[in-house]
Amino acid sequence: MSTPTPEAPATRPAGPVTLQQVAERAGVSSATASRALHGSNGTRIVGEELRRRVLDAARELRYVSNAPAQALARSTTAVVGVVVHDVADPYFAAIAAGAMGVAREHGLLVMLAATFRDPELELDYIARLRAQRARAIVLAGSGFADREFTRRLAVEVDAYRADGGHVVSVGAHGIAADTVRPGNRAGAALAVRHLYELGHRRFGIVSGPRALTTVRDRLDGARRQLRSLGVALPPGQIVDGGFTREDARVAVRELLARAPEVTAIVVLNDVMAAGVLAGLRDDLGLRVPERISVVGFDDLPFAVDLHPALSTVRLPLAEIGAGAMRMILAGPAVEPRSLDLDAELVVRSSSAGVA
Amino acid sequence: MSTPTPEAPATRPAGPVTLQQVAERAGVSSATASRALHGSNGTRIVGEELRRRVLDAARELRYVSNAPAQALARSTTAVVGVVVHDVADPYFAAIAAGAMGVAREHGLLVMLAATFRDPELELDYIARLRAQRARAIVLAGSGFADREFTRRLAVEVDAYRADGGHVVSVGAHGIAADTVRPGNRAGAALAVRHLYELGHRRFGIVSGPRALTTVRDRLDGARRQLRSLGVALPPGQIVDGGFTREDARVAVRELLARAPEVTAIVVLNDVMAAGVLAGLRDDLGLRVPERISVVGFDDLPFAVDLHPALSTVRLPLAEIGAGAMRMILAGPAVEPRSLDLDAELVVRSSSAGVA
DNA sequence: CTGTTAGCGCGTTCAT
DNA sequence: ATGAACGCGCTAACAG
Repeated sequence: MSTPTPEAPATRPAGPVTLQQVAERAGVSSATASRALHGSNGTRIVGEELRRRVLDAARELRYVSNAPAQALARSTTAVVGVVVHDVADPYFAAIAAGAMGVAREHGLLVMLAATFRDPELELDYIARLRAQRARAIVLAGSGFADREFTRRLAVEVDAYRADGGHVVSVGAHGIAADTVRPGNRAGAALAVRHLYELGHRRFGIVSGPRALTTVRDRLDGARRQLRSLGVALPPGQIVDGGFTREDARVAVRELLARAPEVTAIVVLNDVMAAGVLAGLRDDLGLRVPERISVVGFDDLPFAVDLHPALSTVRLPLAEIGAGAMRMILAGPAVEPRSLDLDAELVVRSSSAGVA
Repeated sequence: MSTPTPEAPATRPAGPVTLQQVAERAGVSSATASRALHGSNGTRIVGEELRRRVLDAARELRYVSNAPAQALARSTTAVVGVVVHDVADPYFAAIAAGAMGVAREHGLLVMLAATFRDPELELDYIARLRAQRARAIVLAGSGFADREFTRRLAVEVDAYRADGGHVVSVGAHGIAADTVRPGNRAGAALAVRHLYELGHRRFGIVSGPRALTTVRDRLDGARRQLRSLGVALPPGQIVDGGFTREDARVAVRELLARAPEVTAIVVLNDVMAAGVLAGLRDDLGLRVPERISVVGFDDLPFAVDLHPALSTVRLPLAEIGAGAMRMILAGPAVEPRSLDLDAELVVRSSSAGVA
């Protein structure tokens, strides 16, 4: 016999409904209700009849379990922390999106923390994520090449690990941990070689804050390649673009003022490359690629729409985030693992043979 | 007398340190330890001496409180949920960043959920955030103009509210709630008027999925303005750009095929505008703005770097996110409040007088 | 298969 | 000012 009139809407008690209330409504013990709703491993099977009653009661009461209470009882949660510098930066947005996609597939909730490049904040967030009993933390922001900071980071991370947490870092952070390694060095080398093969011999580099390991790696990759190619790179031809479009726009003027003979510029990320292109075109009136070639880094979505379309080094950003999340799911290993994600050169219109 | 040898590193017990262990080490009761560490309102004062001992013990043990346990005891948390369609989309990234900035200032942690435009997922995330006892939820994704969905959303939101949750929506979601209202209608009208004043009379619109309320609002704003200006807009001159660069690129070809006389195109967001510009330039060989003018929407960071620089309608994205978060902090009100954030026209090089 | 009984770690009365 | 005791909601033994 079907139920013509749906069960009384069950005037919900004020405040959150508890398992206990669901159990009462179903006429069973809270233990049974718990088993029916979450069917834990060992003691799972609940009689067909009771199970149905519990499920019905839960639905009628619009019950959702109290996650904090579950966390306390099970001493584990379904949340993972993802720490980035800034979500508004498309580089981090892409990584975060990749991580969140995988997290969703596995029922994990993500707490996203933005440090705005403040090391203190990074430390603070790790502690808070630890307090939240986040199952794992993805350190997606660039590492800082600062001895003292690295030491403190290690302390914080160790404490988190001692509590059973799992940390995965994107790029080197100076700590032993599972790591997703973007091909920063090799990528920069790719950019240099590309320009070299086009005939360029006078290079300039628009860099970012040297304190960031990402910057150091890219810079290092470019330098090594240049050296092995026998091309000189005077210190004056490396300028700091501050990792922002505006600073880079100014920086490129400085670069050209110091070394007007430069015909090729490697910019350490696409955001700065946009500024460099603007500076070259609108401030300096130098044509790209006729007078000067430019190669960026990251291949952010807008790179293809820059003017001219930006030749750049592509990094599988979403895959980096997804890979980090998968390492989390794989559980911690005895030996720190690492996943290398290679960079790839994307040639568009901002690079061409030297005149 | 300073302590030459730092206190014994206090071999930490395995697993997370508890308040109890801190208390023992300090030789006090857990109640005192709790008070010393969190100094709750009423019963706050703890003797100077004991307070110091507790703080020291906590530091030595690297204690951090168990947030889930605190949540259970206090029945409140410091986490807020933010639901967006996709973090990788710069529009949402900007809103999320704005919200996160304010959250940080107030010690709130944010759980970010991406629905990838799947209504079911949105419902699901609300339930999970409710289970997490998130203090508030910001519905930042666009609403869906679907009766049945809206009903289910209301049910979910009501349940969350019944549990004491606070929801703030960005744009209309068909539910009564505190709302941050971006000037979508007025913004679209601004774009139209701008083009009209430049002499354009034959308009085309590259729209997005009509199911999204954001799209509907913008479209509606443009249409109304056109009508009040006495300009006709045949249905065929509105094409769906799918909210992506690629789809929009194809869509603009379709538009021009159907209505070659069009001289002005309003694109409902900047991502699509990038595709439109590419399509016009590379596929159709039509010069912008000489042959045809284009105005976008949102003023995403890359708009200025498009070719030509995109005239667009600026929305204070970060402010939208920040505003939503502030409404949360202000606590729930009896009457739903709303915050209007106006759009502003930004004229650059993609729009000009009709030939 | 189901109910009873203990905690999980913390905040909070209520005494002292 | 401090401690003892209880409860938050749920899971996990342990019986039966």
